[in-house]
Amino acid sequence: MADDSLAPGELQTYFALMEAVNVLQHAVEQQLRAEGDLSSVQFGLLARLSDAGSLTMTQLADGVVYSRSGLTYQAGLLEKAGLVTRAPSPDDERATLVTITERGAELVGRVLPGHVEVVRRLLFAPLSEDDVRRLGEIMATVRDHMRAQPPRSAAPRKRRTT
Amino acid sequence: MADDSLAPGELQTYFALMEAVNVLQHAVEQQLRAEGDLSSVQFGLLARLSDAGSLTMTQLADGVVYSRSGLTYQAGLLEKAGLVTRAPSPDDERATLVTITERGAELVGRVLPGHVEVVRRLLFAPLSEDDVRRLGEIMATVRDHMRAQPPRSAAPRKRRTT
DNA sequence: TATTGTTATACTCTATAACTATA
DNA sequence: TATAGTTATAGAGTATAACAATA
Repeated sequence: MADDSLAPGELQTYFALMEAVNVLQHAVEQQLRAEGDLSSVQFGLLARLSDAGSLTMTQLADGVVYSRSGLTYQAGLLEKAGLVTRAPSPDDERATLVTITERGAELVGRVLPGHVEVVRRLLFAPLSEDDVRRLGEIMATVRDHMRAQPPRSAAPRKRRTT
Repeated sequence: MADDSLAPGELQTYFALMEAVNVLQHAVEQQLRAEGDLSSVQFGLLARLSDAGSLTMTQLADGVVYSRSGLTYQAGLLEKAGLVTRAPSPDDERATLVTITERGAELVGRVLPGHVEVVRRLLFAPLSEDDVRRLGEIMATVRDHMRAQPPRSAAPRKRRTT
């Protein structure tokens, strides 16, 4: 069919989604900058390291739509700030193992409550429990679908042309 | 109560939402750049002008979380590209009236189908009609709530301290 | 040869503050 | 005096391409 228009409901849904998320992202950015002097990208990296302890650059790049050099830049900033360390991986000398420091973990802990407060105030406050559940189901579906999509842009990683 | 943690469901919902939207935004950015040499911000401005014909800078700034200078910069780029014109408003000589050109409108028309295709393929493809409807309702609720919130960051516009 | 990551570089974008002009 | 917009400037972030080192 290759219908090239969205149904009216889809259009409204798309616009509402994008506007709401943009506002939320902006508010979050403000809060992270004010309370932790972090960008949301930096916070995202720290948060993932906070869970994992250590990750290689490649692992860290997964799930973030980044160029490798951009990630190197951000990791450099975090290292300079004493929030992470970088060292060659024992398993694979090519790989750089990024590890969160105590100070980094502490910063995440310090910034997280305010972050959560912003998200709750802006995103969840007007929603019922059922709304939240449903929204979660829907967005998980979308996210999984997107993960399964062949990324048309990002440099194909680990692509065996055989 | 000022509970400073999100319910587990809320956290998952938040992460799924942000990841999905980030991927979508990235894909949209690629498409717009490839097919129209536009950023999503520029496309957003053109799209709104496409509906309205003309808007003042202030009107154009509403709904976009921008500094005025950032908007001036973008409007300058669009004007340089021949997609909009700028002229003093007849109503209020202080105001700049931004008007989309024929070429601008044509560009929007040319880029829109691809834009829509990306959104449908990534966002709507895995959703049922009911999902879309519900998502639209939820996000409209959130958006309206956010609009009603006092913007803690953006310079208060038209603020009478009286 | 393929993969991991860094560096050099150029460019886009955004914000702040100072400024001009009109209401 | 307040509002609309622009300009100058500086800083953050991102991508591309060339490069070094390891597998």
